[in-house]
Amino acid sequence: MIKQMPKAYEPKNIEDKIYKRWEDGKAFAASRDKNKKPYTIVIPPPNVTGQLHMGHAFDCTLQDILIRYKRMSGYAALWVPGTDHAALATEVKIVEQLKKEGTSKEAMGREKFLERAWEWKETYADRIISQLKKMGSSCDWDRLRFTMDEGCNKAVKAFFIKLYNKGLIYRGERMINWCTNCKTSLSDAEVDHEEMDGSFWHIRYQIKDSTDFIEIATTRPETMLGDTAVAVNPDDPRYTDIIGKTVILPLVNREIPVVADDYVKTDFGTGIVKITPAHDPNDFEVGKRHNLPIISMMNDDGTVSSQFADYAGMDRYDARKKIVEDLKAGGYLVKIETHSHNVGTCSRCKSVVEPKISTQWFVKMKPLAEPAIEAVKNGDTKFIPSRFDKIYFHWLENINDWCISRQIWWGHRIPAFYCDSCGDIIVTDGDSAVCPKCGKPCRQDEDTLDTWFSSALWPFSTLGWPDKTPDFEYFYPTSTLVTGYDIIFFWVIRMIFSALELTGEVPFDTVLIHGLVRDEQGRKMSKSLGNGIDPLEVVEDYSADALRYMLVSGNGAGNDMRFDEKKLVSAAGFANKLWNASRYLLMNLPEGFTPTGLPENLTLADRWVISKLNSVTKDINDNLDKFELGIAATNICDFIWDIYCDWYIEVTKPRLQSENKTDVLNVLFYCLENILKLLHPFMPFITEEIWSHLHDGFIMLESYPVYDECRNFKSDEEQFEKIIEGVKAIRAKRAEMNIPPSVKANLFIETNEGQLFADNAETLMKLAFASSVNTFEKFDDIDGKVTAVTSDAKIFIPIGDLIDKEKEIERLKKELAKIQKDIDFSSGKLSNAGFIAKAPAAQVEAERKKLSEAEVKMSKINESIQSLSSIST
RNA sequence: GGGAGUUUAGCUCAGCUGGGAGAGCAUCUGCCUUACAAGCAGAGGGUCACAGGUUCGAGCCCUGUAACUCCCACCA
Repeated sequence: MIKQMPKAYEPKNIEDKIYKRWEDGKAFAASRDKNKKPYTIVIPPPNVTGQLHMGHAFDCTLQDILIRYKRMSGYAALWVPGTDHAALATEVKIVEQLKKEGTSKEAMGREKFLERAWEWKETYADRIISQLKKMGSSCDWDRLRFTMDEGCNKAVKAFFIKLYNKGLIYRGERMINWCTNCKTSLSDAEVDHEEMDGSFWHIRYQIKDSTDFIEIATTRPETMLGDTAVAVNPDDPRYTDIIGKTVILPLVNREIPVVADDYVKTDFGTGIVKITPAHDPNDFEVGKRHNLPIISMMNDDGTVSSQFADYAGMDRYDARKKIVEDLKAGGYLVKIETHSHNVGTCSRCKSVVEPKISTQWFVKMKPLAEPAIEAVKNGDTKFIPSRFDKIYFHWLENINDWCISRQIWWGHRIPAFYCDSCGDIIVTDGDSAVCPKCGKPCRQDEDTLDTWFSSALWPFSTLGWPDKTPDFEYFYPTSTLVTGYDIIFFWVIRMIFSALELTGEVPFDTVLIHGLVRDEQGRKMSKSLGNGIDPLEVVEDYSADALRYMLVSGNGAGNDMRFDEKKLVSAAGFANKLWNASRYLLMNLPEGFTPTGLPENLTLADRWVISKLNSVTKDINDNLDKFELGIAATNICDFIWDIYCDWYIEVTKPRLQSENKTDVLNVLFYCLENILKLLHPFMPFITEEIWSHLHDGFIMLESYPVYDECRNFKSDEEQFEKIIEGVKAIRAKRAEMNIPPSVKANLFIETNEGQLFADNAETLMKLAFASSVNTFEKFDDIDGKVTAVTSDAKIFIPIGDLIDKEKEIERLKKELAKIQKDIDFSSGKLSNAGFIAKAPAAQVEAERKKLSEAEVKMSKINESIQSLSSIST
């Protein structure tokens, strides 16, 4: 039943109401329909560390556009929602909160801490979900998941056990990144490198049984406590004589050897390097090659270990100061240079990361990386845009083993148990284990897994894996993954290799990469800058539709975009335009109007708009299929605004005044229905709301329009465009002369298309402010008239005294010059033998047509100039 | 040290496989033409960073240069 629309659109009330209708109507539910093809997206699960930011809004807008498009296009479209426990990130937040409350996780104990963490999770997950809903996300909420829910836990254990049994997960003592603040190990990907201003301390070590000294340079003097050698390059002539000698480490008086190793660069520093195998990855390697002892000088919290009495318990930076002072006092400090260098920092708490030897769990990456590289090389998974291939390959080709154990509590506990009697390791999915050798109960590993260990499984753990559930069978592999380029390393790569290992298939065929949303000055939005813009506030101020439209329009895949308030204003303006255009049609519908589809008898303008709609429908589908969402959004906006509103509605106004207006109402109705459907994925709320005034049922479950050859009226399009050209020419003339629309004029049109112009006289009268339309094959009485020329017509407008003859001639001459340029260009091209010979025939033909049209136009203008000149004033 | 991206109208950015440079905002002019003044009509404004090259034809492809941005990397 058709219902009239209120004058103003109020998104604030309507959006929530619409969303509730969708939910109540189960409109987002995906069903496993054998007659449909599945289309699946799993959401990049937002961290439960806080609320959604503009980046999430961007991400979920793109996903929602795709899923709505596919759903309307007849796919069984499933969008799986969920959230991520974000192990360390969340734990850091909770620890901060506890600190404010004057307590700590240690004081609380593991169990209580985890209770607290779950409370936190509930709060933030709920908040995130309601934010996703505000954005209009059409997720299947019955399939809502969490990375630490029962199913994901099961998948994590299955993954761990499988890789362990294959020897791809191992426990070992290795050099890892250690955060002294979070007191946990970190993977390489969790370490940020920052350029920092530091110093280069030059220190003398005395050669044993000699008065000679050698000079080393270091950026971390405190680590000298753990030195077990110094190294020089074997080919460095300066130092060949000291290789094999012993030097005495100042302050600790340890005797350490001078070793020769290629690792040492001769042209950097002093050419002599202190070797601290326990605190530097390179030194660790050197140590291994030369069988050096490993002496750790630091505790887990970054304080100096107890064996160094003078510094024991001091923070590493305090110890640095004291050691430098002591070196100076002892005459060992040669000089201090300023030196800026890269320092690793914890991506969560920003404190400086220390390389450290530690026993941790690792995933052996090489065997997993190879198939993952292959899968992208052979096109099983495609990145859009494809330039991200390189980042992907580079990272996988240079990958180190992945440290997966974390010394934190919030996360999946490592499913490994130790027998304290015989030292056996038992890996099992059970909650406890008994040693198979000695029968004693075992102790579970205290550590938890890296958060990415569980998110790596997200595309299939959310569909039921490791069980072969019906959902897994039907919806897996998923179709498109939408994510920012900033998490390719963390996440996308890990999903691909773990999917290949566990399911034997790639987890998705396409990865649509988007950029960051920056602030209006182009800066990254961040907490510390305080320049973040809350998407919910934008929704409140403008509407979710406007925000979505702003985010998607005018942005190419993979590029960063700038948040722009002005773009929001115009997006909201577009919504308003659509609202009014729709309301206008409804206002004109007679009581009890029932749409009957396109009528038998179509006018030229009808066929023009139908054909235009048909071709824009094709463009939009094509662009959506190519993931050119921004271009598709522009396509539909341009059609609605320029074609439908500015031309077609205006053209039909006179017909709406007439008695027999059923046909035109049906055409307008048809266009509106299609417009709403085409726009729906981009602006779901307003289109659904308008639809509710036209029909029962949801537009979101209607079929997406597709191109139909039967609605392609190319020649009618061209005919009508001749009228448009005429209207534009007349308007331009009148505007130049400042003639208000209220002053109507008789038109005298000299043309070979007399019938066409006569038939469309109504349009000319309405849009070109004509009082009458008169057509002639030849028109001579041009005295006191201004001329508007198109490629098919010479239009004379009598404007009496308003027209200045000399000025008009000048104007025509200007126009002539323009056309002359066109003619020169075209004829130049056509007289180019190369062009004729090598350009496609259609191109040449088009050029010929252009030239002849321009020539006709020129002769018409010339005639006008002559006639005008001959008139005596 | 390696790699990537960007450079187009005053501003923010589109421009898909090479065929006469586009949008929004801003500016100027005129209009309250009975959906919308958050609107309509018209206008101005660009050696597409620079230099070469390929081509009948280059914003687009190739080479180089410059500026800005980002990512990766264990020079102590």
